[in-house]
Amino acid sequence: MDLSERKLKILKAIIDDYIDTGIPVGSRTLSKKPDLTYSSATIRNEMADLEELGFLDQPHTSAGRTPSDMAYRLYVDRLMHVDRVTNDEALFIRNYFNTRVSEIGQVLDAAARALSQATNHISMITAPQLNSATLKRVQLVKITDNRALLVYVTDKGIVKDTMISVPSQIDAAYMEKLSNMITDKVQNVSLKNAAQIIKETCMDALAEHETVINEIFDAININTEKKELFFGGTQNIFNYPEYQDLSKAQHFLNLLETKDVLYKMMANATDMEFSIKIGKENSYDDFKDMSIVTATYKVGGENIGSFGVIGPTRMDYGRVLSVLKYVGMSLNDILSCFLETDERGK
Amino acid sequence: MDLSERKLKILKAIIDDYIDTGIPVGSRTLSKKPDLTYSSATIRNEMADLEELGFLDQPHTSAGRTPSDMAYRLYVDRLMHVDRVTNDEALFIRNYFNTRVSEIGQVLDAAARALSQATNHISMITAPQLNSATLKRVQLVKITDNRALLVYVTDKGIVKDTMISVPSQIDAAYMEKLSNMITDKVQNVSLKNAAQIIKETCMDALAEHETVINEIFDAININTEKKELFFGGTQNIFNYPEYQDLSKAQHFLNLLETKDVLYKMMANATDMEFSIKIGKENSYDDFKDMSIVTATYKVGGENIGSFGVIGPTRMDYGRVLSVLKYVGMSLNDILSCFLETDERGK
DNA sequence: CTTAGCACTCAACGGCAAAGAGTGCTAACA
DNA sequence: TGTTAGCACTCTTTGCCGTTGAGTGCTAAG
Repeated sequence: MDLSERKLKILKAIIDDYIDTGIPVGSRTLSKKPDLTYSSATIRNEMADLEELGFLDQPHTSAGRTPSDMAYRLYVDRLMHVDRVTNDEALFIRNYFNTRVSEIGQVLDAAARALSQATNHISMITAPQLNSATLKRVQLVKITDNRALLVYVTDKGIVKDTMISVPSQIDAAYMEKLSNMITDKVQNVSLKNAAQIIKETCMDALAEHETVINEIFDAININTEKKELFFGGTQNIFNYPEYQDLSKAQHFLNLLETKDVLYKMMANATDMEFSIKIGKENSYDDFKDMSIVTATYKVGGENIGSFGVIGPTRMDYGRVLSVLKYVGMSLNDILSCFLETDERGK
Repeated sequence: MDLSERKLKILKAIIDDYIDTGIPVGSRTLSKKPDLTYSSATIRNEMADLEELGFLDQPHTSAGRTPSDMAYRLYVDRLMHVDRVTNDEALFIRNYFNTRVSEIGQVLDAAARALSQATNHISMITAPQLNSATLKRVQLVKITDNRALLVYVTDKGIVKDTMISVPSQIDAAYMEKLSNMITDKVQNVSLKNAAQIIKETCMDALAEHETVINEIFDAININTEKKELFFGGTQNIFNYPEYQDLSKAQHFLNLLETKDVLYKMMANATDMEFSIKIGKENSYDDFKDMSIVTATYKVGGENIGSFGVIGPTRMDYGRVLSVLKYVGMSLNDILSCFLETDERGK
């Protein structure tokens, strides 16, 4: 079922035009394009064929054609070309990352904003998944009589901290000792298991500090399980003519609020570098006329999170991919700095 | 210029109805209300008077009347009654705060969500303003060879931390010493001045660690100056029939994006417990048909930030105020826990 | 195989009349 | 003198209908 050269050319022209304008494209419009030298009648015949093959839809008899999900799939796989971002754009994106970064959350935030600004779509990004990360160090810092800051560092260079409460009789020196003991037990243990191990092995040795151990256990446990998904540029929904209908727009925003589904979709796509889900290819009905394009970011050579955009199937896939690539590069660069300083130290 | 009992009664009925439905209210509708026993003609006469006095507007001749800003002002000052939140609502709001709180940002986030959920408006909340807070302690924690966590605690019990980079030759012990030295210098100094003092006095004593001191200076400086304003429930914009017009809605959301103006308005209102700005009472033209209701929250008896909602002038002020009160209470309760543990320790 | 021509379809647009909600005014009434 | 019923008037909203125009499918000629 291979399409003729001409059919492909016409199909590409239709998709390009539709991505651009958002209005169904007719044969006359096409015949006027300089690189399509055929008459409108010829094009009409081809279009009829393409519709029969399932690549085009027709909203109603006297309207032009719109590309189907199948057409976009073909387009993404074979027709489009992903251009590199221009220098201006690269600069524009880099700018978002140029703030002082001390914390991974800030980096993700910047990435989300850069993405949505550069693509005019709604961007999404997941917090690093730490289950597979291993602990390098656990440190308790006495803050006040009853409170301490629990700091832990993973092999991916990611630092997390949480306040916990502690009995006032524990002094700074003892806390240092405690930190070292715990670090000893859980070094190089994955975060997923660390909480458990802390509870099991430390409980015996440090039975008198049950409450503190419990607090630490809770803190690490909660942080590991937290599934965070950030959005950027949700106002961009107003750019989609397909969401002129307010109730539809509202429904969609409510969908975003319940992040579970999207989180799953993002998490599922972590094995490959890029993932493009077009329209009904999304397993969830609610997104059957949206496309979701995602990529992964890594720290220390391992994928630990994903980011991407969600928008109408009529999406400039070429552009989105090129932006995604560039943002991914920038992201990896910056996150590797979190590690780099350690590597150097080794 | 005091209105008769009857005029007030009618005006209140009009406002109540308009807040409820959002459509201009006519004399017939009013005459049907059980507590208004007058005929529609009588009411019409009174309405004509009220319009002349400036309390009512008429979109066009054959439409009902809508309350003016003046009417809402009167309503807020004299007519409405602020009921306490119901038990159900109280529970609903409390629920938002029931998560494990280890960080002040999480509390603010919860407050914003509770507010917007309970009022159906867009909520805003400013991060604590730390300029007046004084430092209690500065602590450096070595994380890796080249990185350290800078932790500082204020008298308001607020803990902030930032990653900074440090030369690898500084070891943990020395860092402890450094922490104590800096704490000595800046204890009880306001955050605003602390950065400067660190730079000036520490530079002499610790000249060999210029880069570290600089990093600390930067970190504290940046955090103090950061003016953060969080929003919640921006989707609620779809609930406002007055924003049916997409371009208006978009314009409004863009206004929110540029947070400066709103931040100023919030900051200006920190002296009193509650502030209600109706329509043109807002000094900025862009908000001339919005109302902004704010309250302040405190830590240790001092106002350190404000929160509130923004919505169309047609807003259920009574409800909003009662919710604001309750959220404020909850907020103060929880934030005081941040201090409480210290107080007890004293 | 391509293309010019033609009849046909159907959403979009604009004008128009009817409907309905609300008003102001007047006159009657308590 | 204040209240109310009645009525003419205004003005938006709604639905209808014919026109327009973009686009199609089909046929026949090149």
